[in-house]
Amino acid sequence: MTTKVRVRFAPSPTGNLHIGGARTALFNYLFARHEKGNFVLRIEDTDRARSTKEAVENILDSLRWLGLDWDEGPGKGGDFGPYYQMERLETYKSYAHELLKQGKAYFCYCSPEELAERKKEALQGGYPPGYNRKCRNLSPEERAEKEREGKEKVIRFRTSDAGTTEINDLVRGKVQFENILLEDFVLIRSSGIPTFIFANVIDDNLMNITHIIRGDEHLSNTPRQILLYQALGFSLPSFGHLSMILGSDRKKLSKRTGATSLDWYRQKGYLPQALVNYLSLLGWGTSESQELFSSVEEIIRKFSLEAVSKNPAIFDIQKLDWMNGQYIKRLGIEELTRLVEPYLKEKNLLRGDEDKEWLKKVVALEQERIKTLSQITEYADFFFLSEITYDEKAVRKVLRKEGVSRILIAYRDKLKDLEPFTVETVESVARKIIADLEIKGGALIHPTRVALTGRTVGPGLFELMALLGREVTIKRLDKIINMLD
RNA sequence: GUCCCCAUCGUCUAGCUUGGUUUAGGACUCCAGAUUUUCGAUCUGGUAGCAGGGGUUCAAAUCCCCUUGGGGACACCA
Repeated sequence: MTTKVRVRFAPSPTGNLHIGGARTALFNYLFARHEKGNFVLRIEDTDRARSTKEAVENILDSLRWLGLDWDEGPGKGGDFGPYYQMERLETYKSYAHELLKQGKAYFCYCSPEELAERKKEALQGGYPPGYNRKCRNLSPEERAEKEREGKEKVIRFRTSDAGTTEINDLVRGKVQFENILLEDFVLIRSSGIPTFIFANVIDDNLMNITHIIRGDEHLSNTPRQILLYQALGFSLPSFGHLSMILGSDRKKLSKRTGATSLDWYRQKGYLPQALVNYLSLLGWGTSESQELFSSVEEIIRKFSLEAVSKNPAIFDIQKLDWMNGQYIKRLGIEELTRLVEPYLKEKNLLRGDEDKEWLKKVVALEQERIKTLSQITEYADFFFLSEITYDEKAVRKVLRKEGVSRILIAYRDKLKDLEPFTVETVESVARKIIADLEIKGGALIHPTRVALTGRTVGPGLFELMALLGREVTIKRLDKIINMLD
């Protein structure tokens, strides 16, 4: 019998959830669900200077939006809580004192200023900048002296000079580190709050985490943590380090090279399903290079850590756009309409008393055109505005041409008493005029579109006219006809 | 500077584990054509890649080494 898989996502609430964090969370989630295990959420809020309540809320909210529901953690509870590290301080302390007692850790009285100074000198002198173990072998007298002076102290781990530490990484394979390169790192700060490297190990052990799936930036922390597992007598979990997501400049994703915050994508109107689909393909793929999945369930079914690739991936928003467009097309018109409404309201395009059926038809006309939900406001604004704006170039090239006025007048006159006013009837009237005047279809269609929408691009003219209705259609045609006189 | 990781079209990737079945496959983007009343969508086609150099082997994108390039880590941040 095998033990149940337990994985965790352990964000530090120092900012909103970003793309990289979301990808890490997603892979943990996919792995947990695939293995029928548990997905734990733990908040690592030990950085008191930068952690905020807002960031916690943002992270929880973003994960929910993506549909990455956790089995244990904030808002959920669980048998291994608390799930905020600041509520677990006593636990860390007792383990630290245990290490102290066993001589595997020691008090260090060096001040941050001294340390910084020494590091500067080291760098200038060209030798390793790590901690020089000054307090490692303080005599009881020396220690008593420092204590009397009331010096602040941290607890440091006593690293070994000998041997190598080997990681058998789930995605990278064997990785080795020389122990001598590891400095005596801090376990407990002078404030009594543990550092990430320590709290992380304690919690993962206490929470029975079986697989640690995290970003590549933690690979070099792993040997230190393995040493801790050994010192504490904990059994080792499996590690899997995911390659990073880079910006188009091949550097760590930053605001300069693209949006990093999940909020941005949410506001733009990317669908969570599309984002999940896209993110899952950043560093993972099926042997068929499948692009689109029918559901998260399908991704879960096909997901495996063995298929996770080692090389970093560059975030390509163009592909995301395409994918989001695909997901928008899959949506039922009822749901798309519901999703798009907030965007229209925000731009004051929608008052709220519009006919629901009419609105759905408007949305349907734009469904295959929009790549993000927010684009509805740029593409369909003329349906809602009482005064539309005209694209200058369109007016110049399409409207201000010989004979346009005559054609528009002819069309308007036929439309005035047309009954009923439908896609079919407005088109057949148009076709008749085109035949009578012996002109090309475009000669009527293009100027009419500019007159009605202010633009040269948009949905099919007759569909759009039927939705605009006779009154608005005639009004807008009149306006242009008068202008052309 | 030290340590670690990575390396197939511009991008995401399949192929690499178990060398020959590969004229290196798919997708996004881009270009062309078809369709259409425009844009889009759709369909068809196209451009474009094994970083370089050494080995090993009858045979290397696939195995080994070096170089180069990129990334990450070296905090009382995570």
